[in-house]
Formats: sequence, structure tokens, C-alpha cells
Amino acid sequence: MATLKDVADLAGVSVKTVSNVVNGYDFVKPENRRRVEDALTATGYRPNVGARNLRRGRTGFIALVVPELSIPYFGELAGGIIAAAQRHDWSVLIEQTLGARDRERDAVGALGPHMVDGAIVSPQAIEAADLAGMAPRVPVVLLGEHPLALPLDHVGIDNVDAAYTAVRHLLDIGRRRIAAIGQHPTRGTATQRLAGYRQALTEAGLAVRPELVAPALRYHYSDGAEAMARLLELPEPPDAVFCFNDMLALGAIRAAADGGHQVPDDVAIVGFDNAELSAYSLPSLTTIAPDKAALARAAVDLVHRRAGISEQFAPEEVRIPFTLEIRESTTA
Amino acid sequence: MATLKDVADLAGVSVKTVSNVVNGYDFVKPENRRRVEDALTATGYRPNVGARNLRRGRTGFIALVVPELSIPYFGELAGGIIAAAQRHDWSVLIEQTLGARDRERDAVGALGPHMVDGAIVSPQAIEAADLAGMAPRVPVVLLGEHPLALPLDHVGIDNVDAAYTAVRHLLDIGRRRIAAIGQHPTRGTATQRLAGYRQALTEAGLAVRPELVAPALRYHYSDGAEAMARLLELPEPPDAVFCFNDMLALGAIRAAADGGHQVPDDVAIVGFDNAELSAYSLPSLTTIAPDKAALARAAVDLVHRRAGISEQFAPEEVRIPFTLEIRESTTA
DNA sequence: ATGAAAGCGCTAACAT
DNA sequence: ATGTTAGCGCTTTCAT
Repeated sequence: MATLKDVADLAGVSVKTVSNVVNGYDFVKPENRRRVEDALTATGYRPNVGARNLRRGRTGFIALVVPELSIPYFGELAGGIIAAAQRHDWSVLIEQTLGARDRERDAVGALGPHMVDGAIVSPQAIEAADLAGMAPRVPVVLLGEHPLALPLDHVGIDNVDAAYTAVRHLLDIGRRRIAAIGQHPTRGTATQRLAGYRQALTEAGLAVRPELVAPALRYHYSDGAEAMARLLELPEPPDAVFCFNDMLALGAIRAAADGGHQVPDDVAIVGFDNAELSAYSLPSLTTIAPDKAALARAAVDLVHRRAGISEQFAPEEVRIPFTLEIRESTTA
Repeated sequence: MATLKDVADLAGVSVKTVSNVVNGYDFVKPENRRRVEDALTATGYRPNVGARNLRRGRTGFIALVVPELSIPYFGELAGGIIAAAQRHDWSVLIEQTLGARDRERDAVGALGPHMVDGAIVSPQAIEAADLAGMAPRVPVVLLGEHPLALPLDHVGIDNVDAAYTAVRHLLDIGRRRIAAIGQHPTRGTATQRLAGYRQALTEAGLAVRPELVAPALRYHYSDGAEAMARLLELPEPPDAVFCFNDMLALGAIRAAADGGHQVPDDVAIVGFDNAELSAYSLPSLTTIAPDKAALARAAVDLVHRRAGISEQFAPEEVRIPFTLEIRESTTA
């Protein structure tokens, strides 16, 4: 493997000159530049990123900590983050926690400044106490959830408002017995979405019925299907359901069909996340659509600003816009 | 951030001794060991992985090069690979190529031994010529596609056999005008799946009709929907379709419904990949199910064996088993 | 058993 | 405009 010195020797110049050419420093005598470039191709030189970073005091990596890549939402998000990171010359290291609190703790704990220049974390179960001990040694930006009392940067949409918008839509199309699927003991977003749900109902003069609020543990298709099956067995089943993510919603649609219920005629369904699939399902899914590209870009840019040597700044709260995509699951 | 030297100074020993303790070298005087351990905790020392790797000549990373994480199949695969890599103390770096040939070339080309200890690549468009020039400087294992004439390790299922199995199933349920969606000019798997399709038809004494073989560019939902719409406009539309992945199949189901055709009564549909969703779609999707966990494990283990300093061995071809999951899209 | 010191490949003062 | 050189933090001979 050719080193800078090999190239310099071959070109008959110093390493400095080679370094200048490699790093795009402008003031190099054309003659020398040519010789260096020739030597570069002749040797097939590749910079040793590790050495460069050791010297520069950066690693060239950021970590992305998510529950599970097999969840379409996180797959899409990760894709966006990789793309956004590229523009800052960052490679993305992905860690999966499966939403387990100890694995989240480990993942964040292992984030030495030597491993990565920063991290984007989508926490699921981690709590303030877990992070209190370990001052983050690198910039950490929270994405989506923000269950922590810690002063960390956060990028996300307004979950209360989004949930309110979703339920408001169900009210607007005349539904009155509106259920929710996705209640969760530790997820902050679940709490917020529930709050938005409550707010919309209350504002419409409707009671929030506990039997219509269904919990979900993992937010997978099966959880949505099971919750829906139970809701439809109620003496007075709901005429609409607001699901806290698209997988729950798709599972719910499936269960409704299995039970012989028409969507949306008998029961309208709204999801959350706008997974690519939701435009193609049968029926297609009305859902809250966060601007995922913006989410990814904002998170990466925030890590970048923090990682910069510049001055400190107070933790930031970045709100990303969302829209409501109205599709067949709520329009006859 | 404390360095080895800081710890050594504090403990009153040399860096060598500290290094010995940190790396679990046994012969250290108990007295010194204690003092070093105290200094270690006092300073909160964390080894600089970059410096260590620079010295050791390994990086602790492997790269995973895939077209797009937002494709459920690759999301699920990536999840499995991260899990498998963990057992070898490897972190996974993910690169997206969007299936573009030049980006694949760049991604593979950037794979210096300084960046990663090895790589798992799911090529889509790259060709032998692209790799001919650059001898892979780190172990590269091909996953899925193997379009190259190069002697590289490969892990995958038998695509011809899988396609044959899928089409055979359609024949078994009595279909005779069987179409295929997913023909592609450069993808090796497309060619192989087409071969299996042909083989099954021919064996059944049926002609392969060119108008029933539809191309697809990106294998996304929309491609499947468009191809299906066109097939259904034929004077004699197909009574079954074999799609080269689940997204195409789900898009096809959508298009069939839009055109007022019943699945599976009017047209049966088989997919490929067994994305988690296919068990929950309406109708649920019959599909070829590769053992994804085995695929991931085999690929990582192969990289690990190659990366070991041990002897050379001939390029390996690892065949992973698959099953046919029969669901509603082919059973009335 | 431990210390001293070289050097992995690179960048950036500093010098010219 | 380019050469010289000191380190980035670590591991590892080579001494002792």
C-alpha cells in the first residue's frame, strides 16, 4: 500500500507538496502538480483515513443509533441520514438497540470521541438516569423521541399537533367513536400523540373512552392487528382508529378485513410516518407525513455544528414540518 | 481526554505498563497493576481506537454496501448483518449506492484497508470491468448478486431454483398465462430468475411469450404497479404473475385492484424476498423466502475468515436455503 | 517486569 | 511555492 512518502519519492518532491495536491491546496507549481498526479496514479495511492483523522483529531464517522433497521420508517430515515452525512464527509455507523434500554445505554456509552465525531440517537426506552452519569463525550442529537430531562439537542415534529391533526381529520369526516392504538408506558412520542388525540376529542365535545385506547409494545404489524381485533370485539366498536405508526395501521387494516369490516366505510384508519408503502397498500393509508429528508438533514447538520470547534450554544429544539396525506383509508 | 501517557504519569509508571494493563497482558507487578487501575478510573481513560488501529493495522469496521436502506429487504438484511457483525466485535458502516454503477464503483473503490477490515457488497449494476483495475484491498463478499467474472466470495440463494419453484407453484394451482415482472438488463439475479421462469414454463409445455415478460428499472412499488397495469391491458391478460421482488408484487396487487381485477381469482401473484409486510398485506403475499438471518451470518463469517491472517483459500460460493411461503395471493 | 524510543501515515507549523 | 519536522495516541521491539 502506497504512502504519501512513496508518492513523494517517486515524484521527486516532498510529502508536503503531495499532501497539498491531495488536499486540493491551490498553490502548487503546475510542473510539480503534474508529476505528483502521475505518481499518484502510478502508485494507486489511497489516503490512510485513520492516520489523517488521528492527526486532524476527527474520526470521519458518526453513529446512528436506532431501534431496528427492519422497521421501514427507520430504514428510510437511515437512508436519508447517510445521504446527508455524505455532504459532511461523514460515514455512518449504524447500531441497533431493538428498543432495549440496556442496549441503548451501551450504544450511547460506547460513543467515545475516538470512535465517532458525533451521534444521532432515536431513543426508545432510555431515561435521563441512564445518561446522567456519562456526560456525552461527543455531540449527541436526539431524533424523534426526547424522553430525557437532559439538555440535549432534539430534532422532531410536533407530535401533539400531528396527532391532533390526524384525529381532527377523522372528526371532520364524521367519525365519533375514535380509537387509538399505540399507547406505551415509556415512549415519549406515544404520550404526546395520546395528548393530541385527547385534545382533539375533548375540543369536539367527545369523551375519551379508556376502552378505546389500546396499548402496543413493539409497533409492529402484529401488534396493530391484535389491538384492532380486540377493539372490533367491543360491544360498540370504533368507527375510526388513529394508529401511532404505519405498521400498526397496516396491521389494523388487515385485522379489520379479517373480521369482515370495511375500511373506511365501517372503520376509518389513520397512520403515522408515511412509509413509502402506505401509498400502495389496499386501501392506501391516510397518514401523518413528517418531512423525513428534512429530519435527516437537520439532525446531521446539528451534529456538524456541535462537532465544529466553534463556541458552545444552548441545546436546540428543531421542529420539522409535517403534512397529513389523505388516502383511501379515510375517504370512501 | 486522557491519554495513555496521562495515565502513566498519574500512576508513576511508563506507558508500556499502562498499555500492558489495558490490553490484558498478564505479567504486571500487582502493586503496579493496582496503581494503574486506579489511575485508569481516576482519569476515565478511553483508548483512542483510531490510534490503536493505525498501529495494529485493523479498523474494527466492516462496510455494508447496499442500493437503498429504504427498500424493506435491504433494511431487514442490514439489521441481520449488524447483529452478526457484533459477534466479531465489528461495527458496521453502511454505504448507499442507489444501484448506480458509478456510486457502486466509488463505494468499493474507497474501501481502503484503512477504512474497513472487509466489506459486504450487494451489487446491482457494477460489472467485472469496474473491479478489474482495482484489486480489492480488503476482503469483499458479494451478497445476492454476483454479476462479476471476478473470483470473489459469494453468498446467496439459488435464484434459478427459487424462481422455478415460484412459477411451478403457479402452474400447480392451474394457471397457464403466467407473466413475469422484473426483467432487467444488468442485474444477474433478474437473469437467473427469468431463467427459472422459462424453465418451469418450458417444462410444462408452455411457450414463453415475450409480451408477458415485463421489465422493471428500480424494483419499487410504482414499477410493479405500472408493469401490471400494462399487462392487464393486453388482449389476453395473464392469469398469474411472478414478480422478482415483493415491492413489485405489492405494486402489482395494487394495480390489479385499481383495474378491477381480483387477486388471486383473476390473477394470482407471487413475490420474492418475503418482506415482513407480505404476511400482512391484503391479500397477503405468496413469496419466496430466503433465510435472511442465515444470509447475513454467512456473509459476515466469510468476511471474518478472509480477514483472518490465516492462509488463503479459494473463493467460496455459499448457498443459503429458501422456502416458498404460500399465502392468499395465490390461494383463493 | 518495565522503561525508552521508534514509528504507523498523515497534517500543519515553521522555515526557506 | 515547497521542504523539514514535530507530533496525533498507540503498540511494540529492544534494552535493562
